[in-house]
Amino acid sequence: MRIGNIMKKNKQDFFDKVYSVVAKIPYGKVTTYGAIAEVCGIKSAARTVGWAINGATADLPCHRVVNRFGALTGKVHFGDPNLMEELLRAEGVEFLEDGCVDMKKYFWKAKSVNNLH
DNA sequence: GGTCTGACTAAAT
DNA sequence: GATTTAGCCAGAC
Repeated sequence: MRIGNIMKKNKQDFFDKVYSVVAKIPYGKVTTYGAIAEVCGIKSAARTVGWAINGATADLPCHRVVNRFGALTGKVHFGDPNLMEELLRAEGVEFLEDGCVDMKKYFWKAKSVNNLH
């Protein structure tokens, strides 16, 4: 039996997982699109993660999601280009000279969606 | 309803 | 080593 119904659900699950992971990013920490995608089961879907967050509710700390360099690529979507950085600074996140988050100190990697509290 | 685009990333050329 | 291609998903045109 080759099943054909299972696939359908995974897609929606991806978005759902993205929201779950982002919502659980610890205070003062940041993670990357790729990391989220990987936890959601599709490592290469980093792009889709960004898309998902784009349509996410304001409840999600999307300012804690940066690209793999720690650059605030999504800041333009916060209304004010400076808002994202200010939010992170307010949480104690430090920035490098390049304007990127200090990933060595503040990068947080989700283990798995199910294991998340 | 086919094509393009996007808050990305890695591999291939 | 810089540029291009490929992969992912959903929405806009």
